[in-house]
Amino acid sequence: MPRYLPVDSRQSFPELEQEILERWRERDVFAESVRRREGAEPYVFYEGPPTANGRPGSHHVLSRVFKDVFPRFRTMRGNLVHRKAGWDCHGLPVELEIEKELGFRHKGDIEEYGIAEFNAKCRESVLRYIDEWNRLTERIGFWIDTDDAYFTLDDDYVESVWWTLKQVWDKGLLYEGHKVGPYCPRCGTGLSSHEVALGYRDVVDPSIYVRFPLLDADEALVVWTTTPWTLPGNVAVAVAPETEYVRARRGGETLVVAAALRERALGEGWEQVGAPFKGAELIGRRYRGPLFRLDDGGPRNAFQVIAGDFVTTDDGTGIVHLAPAYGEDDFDAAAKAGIFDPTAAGELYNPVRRDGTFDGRVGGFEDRFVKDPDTTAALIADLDGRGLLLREEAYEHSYPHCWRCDTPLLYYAKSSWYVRTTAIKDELLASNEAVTWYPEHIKHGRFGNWLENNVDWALSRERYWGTPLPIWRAEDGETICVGSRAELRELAGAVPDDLHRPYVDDVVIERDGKTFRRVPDLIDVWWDSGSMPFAQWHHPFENGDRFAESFPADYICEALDQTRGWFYSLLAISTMLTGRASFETVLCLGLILDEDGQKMSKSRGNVVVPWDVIDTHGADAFRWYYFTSKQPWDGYRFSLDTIGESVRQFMKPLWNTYALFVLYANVNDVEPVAVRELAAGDRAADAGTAGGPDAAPALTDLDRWILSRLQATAEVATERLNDYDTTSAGRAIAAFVDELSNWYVRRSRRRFWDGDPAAFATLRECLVEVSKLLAPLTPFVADAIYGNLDGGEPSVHLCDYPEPDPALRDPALEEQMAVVRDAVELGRAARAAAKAKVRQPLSEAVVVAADRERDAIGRFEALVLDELNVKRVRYVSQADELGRFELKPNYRTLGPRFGKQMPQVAAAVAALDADRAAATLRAGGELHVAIDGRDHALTADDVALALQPLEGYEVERSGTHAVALNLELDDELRREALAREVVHAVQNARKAAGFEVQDRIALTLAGDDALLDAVRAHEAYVTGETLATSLELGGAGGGAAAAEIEGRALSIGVARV
RNA sequence: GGGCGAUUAGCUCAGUCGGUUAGAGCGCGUCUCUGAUAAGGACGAGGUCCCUGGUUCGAAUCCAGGAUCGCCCA
Repeated sequence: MPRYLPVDSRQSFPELEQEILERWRERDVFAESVRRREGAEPYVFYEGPPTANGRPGSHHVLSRVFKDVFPRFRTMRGNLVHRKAGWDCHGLPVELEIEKELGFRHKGDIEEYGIAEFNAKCRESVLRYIDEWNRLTERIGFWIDTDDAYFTLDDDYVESVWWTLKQVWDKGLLYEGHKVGPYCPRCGTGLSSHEVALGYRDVVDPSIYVRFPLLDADEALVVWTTTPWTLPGNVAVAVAPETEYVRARRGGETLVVAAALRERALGEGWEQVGAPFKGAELIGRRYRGPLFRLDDGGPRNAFQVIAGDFVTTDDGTGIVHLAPAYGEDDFDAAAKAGIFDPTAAGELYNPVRRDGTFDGRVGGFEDRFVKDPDTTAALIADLDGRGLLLREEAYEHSYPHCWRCDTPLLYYAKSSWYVRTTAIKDELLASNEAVTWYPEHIKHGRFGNWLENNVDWALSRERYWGTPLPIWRAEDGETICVGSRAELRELAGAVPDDLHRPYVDDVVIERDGKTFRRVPDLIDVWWDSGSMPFAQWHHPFENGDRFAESFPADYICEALDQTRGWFYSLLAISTMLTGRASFETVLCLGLILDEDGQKMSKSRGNVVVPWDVIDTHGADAFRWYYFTSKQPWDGYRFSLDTIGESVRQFMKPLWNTYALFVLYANVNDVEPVAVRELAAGDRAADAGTAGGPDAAPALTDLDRWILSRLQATAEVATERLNDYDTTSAGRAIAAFVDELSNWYVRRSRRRFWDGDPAAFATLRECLVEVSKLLAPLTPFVADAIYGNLDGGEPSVHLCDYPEPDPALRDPALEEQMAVVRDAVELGRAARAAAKAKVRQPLSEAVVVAADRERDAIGRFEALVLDELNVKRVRYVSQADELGRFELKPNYRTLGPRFGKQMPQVAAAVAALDADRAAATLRAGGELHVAIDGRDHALTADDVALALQPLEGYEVERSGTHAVALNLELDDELRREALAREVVHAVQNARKAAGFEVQDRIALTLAGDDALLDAVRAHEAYVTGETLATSLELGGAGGGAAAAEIEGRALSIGVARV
């Protein structure tokens, strides 16, 4: 039985992940990881509930893996992290989906169909894809408790939401207002500003300049609008009182516009007449209205010029058409000017129905949808026919559309319920101050600005499927807000089994001889999800302790588009209820784009389906890509191929390193030894208290080096993950894996062949610790490696995150190894430049190095000799024979010291004798330069020595050191090279014969005499390298492989023994 | 129109406190190593650090203006 489960170096990661998932299920690892932290300091995560009535996409994978990684990390760091799942079940999208299925076109269809039946269908549909969501959640390793999820449609949840509203009501922050707001005529409901934010699109609308003829003179005001449909609702125009206006004449016509806009608004050919005058002079003048044929004669008391502080000369004409039913400014200004009474019913002139069509008053336009392009064109033609149209242009601007049904929104006056968030603006800002944002700029940028410009939260929705607004109203207008089922029972005597419409609509409250009926509106779904800190626990009706220990959240994470959505609703609600934010740290993720930087969308057909990624590359690769490819808030551009790179670049080398360990540990049957025992043994040996023939195998400097690097990596990873930075943490781990694979293992291969216990202990330690470091990031591969190499716990996810061990840390050694690697690279570069193959041994490498560097190379001389395949290293401190030094000032140290004198310092340094200066510095002396008559001392840190190679030498240099190779060959070196070539050829033959790496062979060689001579001279080497137990020269028989080495023929016979 | 962010090699991204020779990976070309590797290594080609000004001894980095892109708001 092998000690470790054999590892396939071509392992399919998706298959591996399935095995690991199975293991997690069997061993109940997620639950166990939480259970083991019972009683520990909680780390609180809130799940922002997704809606399960659509399939999950790659962007959901993004947020879900970032929601996963930090709770995993904190669990390994010792925290108790409960992870309660949640589902957003209400809202317009759900209704729209059902409307589409039933083929409905208008809201009215729903009432005809029956609200109960309609809502029943909504209820069925909201969890339509929950199985796929749960499957994906598990498959990507997102550990969240889906068995204990909250659902916003549950009556308990609804009751808590009612409670939150009642708190707001009690504070006097809930009110009914008659306001102009964004309104979707198709859905028949208003939208909150954060919903509006979701639907801006660039569109081309007509932009028209219209004459408003004045009654008291033969001149006309010019008004600009991009919404011709609002003109029938015109009641007044506004001007800026302090702005200058002018009259302009062309032909027999006189027009009035703002002076600054005359040319832009009117174009060529208009001559100014008379002096400019203030807008105030226009106020009170009357113009001829209405602009269209209105069967009721149009609004009364209308068609005059009033003042508007919102009027600017940025665009248009400086004269603004006012339709109070369709514009907030219009509404306020006209009301203030006394044109209508906003509190009196029926005073507001509004000839547009709630479904967005003109009513019978607008002659010739009845029943036409106001934003229909044909209607617009007809309206313009109508104006033109009556001589009112001055100019028409196309105007491209960003216009809001309904975020679900894509209907252009109207700004439309109606009554709805608001939360007076403007009254608590300062509290909102203070709450935000206490939140840590990633990226930081959101805090005072996008989100902070949004809070600064806060408007009251439009809360009510005239819809069917959602949390009912718990407000009952009597005929005389008195209202009651209900905050619980108990309260409702007390007031109404009964509570329906289902708190949704239509059942709750039937609940009638009789009090003080009055009958109260429920205001039929729903509340904004964002209020639902923003109430989750309370409602997920049915607070305050039960679970008091669960709520207490999980408020506020330490961490939440959603995409950037939630700044106005969930981030705001969470902050606003909890600030109103508790005076503080319900989350302390928030990570905002960017958008996902396709390879070409286009937004992924079904209509474009460029969506990367998460299952494709997972089936092709695996969940770890997907996660790794998201975590490390860039800062997550910058957004991602990706495709299947992009994620494949994660596998090739990181997962494969890691896996190969692991596979190598297992292969040779099994071949040599190496017993696992804790590396710390060896390190302790070393230290005892250094102190002279241990030793002797039974002493534990000693760690080499190379072992100590990689162990030190491991500690450094653990330190960085912990520090970066503490700071919610997977990018740097992951890159640090990747850099370590690269050092492990491409330096430590490569340099230690022979020790693995030979079964050196110290090497195995070191590599095993590195792999096991790396698996722990990686566990939160790539939980599958991490557990696979841990399980096979250690398995002390049922899963790596039950381990503690590695603590760096200062006893294993040796920064000086790390520095020395950096020098050594640098020197080796220089040597290799020199070889490449000389076209001297690595298999050709050379007699000597000449190294130019300062003392510190020479010590480093000396410590690892055997390594350097082997890596460069040279017989010896010779050091020269003078560069004379390889090149000459050049002296450069170190601006970083000298700049702050000399400031403006820097150019003089640079010149003075350049003028020094470089070789002598180099010698002086090496001897510990100082250099002196005179600047402006004063003497200044420069130390070794103040200048950089650069080596300029002389021509004709094969020298590679880097900063102060350089490596040159002696390329002279003698017969012995040539023979050795041939022996190496033979070994190389035999290895290929072994491989071709399909032998296992540990198979012993009988080797037969025949062919060119020079080759056989070389083999004879290096027989032990050749047989050792090729695991040959016997060697026969000259008699190669049938079945032998033929090879050619430097033009010489060799026939190779290999046979397993 | 306003706010926020971005712009560095063909592509994807680093670039610390402003420091003079701007890096990595992928891709491309040449070579090479292999007793783990469809891997690895070396070398090379490839840069107007978006533009223009300014501050500074010194700017990819700081400031101002502009351009383009994205998101948000109006």
